[in-house]
Amino acid sequence: MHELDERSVKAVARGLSRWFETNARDLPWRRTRDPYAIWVSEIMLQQTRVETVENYWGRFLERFPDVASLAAADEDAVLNQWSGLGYYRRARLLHRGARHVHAQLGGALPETAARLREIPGVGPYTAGAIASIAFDQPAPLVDGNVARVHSRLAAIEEPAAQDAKAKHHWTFVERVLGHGRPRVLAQALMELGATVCTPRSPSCASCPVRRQCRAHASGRSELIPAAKVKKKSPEIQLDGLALRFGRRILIERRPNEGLLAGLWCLPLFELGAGDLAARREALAAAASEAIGVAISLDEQPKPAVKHVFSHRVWHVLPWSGRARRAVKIKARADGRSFAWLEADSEPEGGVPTLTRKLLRASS
DNA sequence: CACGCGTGGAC
DNA sequence: TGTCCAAGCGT
Repeated sequence: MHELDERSVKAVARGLSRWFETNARDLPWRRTRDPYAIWVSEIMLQQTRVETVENYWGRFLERFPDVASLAAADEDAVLNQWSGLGYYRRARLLHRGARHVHAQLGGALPETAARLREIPGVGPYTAGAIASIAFDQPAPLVDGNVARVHSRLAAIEEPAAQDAKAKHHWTFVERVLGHGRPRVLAQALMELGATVCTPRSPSCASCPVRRQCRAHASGRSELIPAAKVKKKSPEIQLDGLALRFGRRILIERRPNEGLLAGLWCLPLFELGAGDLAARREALAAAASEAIGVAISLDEQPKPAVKHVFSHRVWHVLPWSGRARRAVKIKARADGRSFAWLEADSEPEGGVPTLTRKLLRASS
């Protein structure tokens, strides 16, 4: 493997620019040049599909239209807007980032990748993305799309060298950005990866840079990048409790660390996988102890809810029960706490999809 | 540096 | 069905 020569890089840049003019998708965040709005889009787009982000970006900006409003917001309000989007740490870091920009930088995003990199939640990719897209700076950026596009163009076969962190991708992008408008070229590289140079079944016949592509020349486009070794997610059995008192239902704020950190869920218990009668008895005891109130449980749970995370699978049995009296709510040191949720109302903080599934299953 | 961290869509 | 993943970051 050796790098593309300067003539090829220039041809790639020209081909991408021309192609992007007529083939760019009309995405909402491409209609603004507000660096804050672009920043929000880049955080939302991390590991998340465009179609999903389209459902969140506009509402988020209506609720938090600028750095000042986001910086002034409660973290719970931010998590509430993020509910269902996943990878909730992004929301916390974005919030912290807004406070950083507001307090340290007078509310204006810096224009260089190095300074952007100092903002919480802004890593090497996002710094390059904001600098190039919002400020038209020749700052390189490499995401999964760009790494794949370059790996195919240069016929990079070594798996480690295909990774987005590999230095040669960044060098390549820097060279490309030198041959036109960084704002256009940066987006064009990613757009090509997202719509033409796709992981599976790339549309090489309609690729604007196929004449510069070594993988295409050797018929190896579908073999690059190499398949990753995935390891199996552990699966665990949990018991979830929909505890009601009158028209209210008890929700629990999860610990500050780990999966669904700080989000509102139904109380969950890991009691092993015994038979139903044993689990019912164990749950009644564990829940009474944890919540501090006597509980009467239904005889049977609802059908198990399966929830697949990025790296594990939960099977949750939704039990319904009634509290004999209203429990006193108090926060614990690890951030956990309980709250009574009125029927048909929403928690004020973050609500993961699992919570909605369990509420639906146990209603 | 390998891992933890959500979700829903495509095939 | 399961499998793979999508514009990464922080630790």
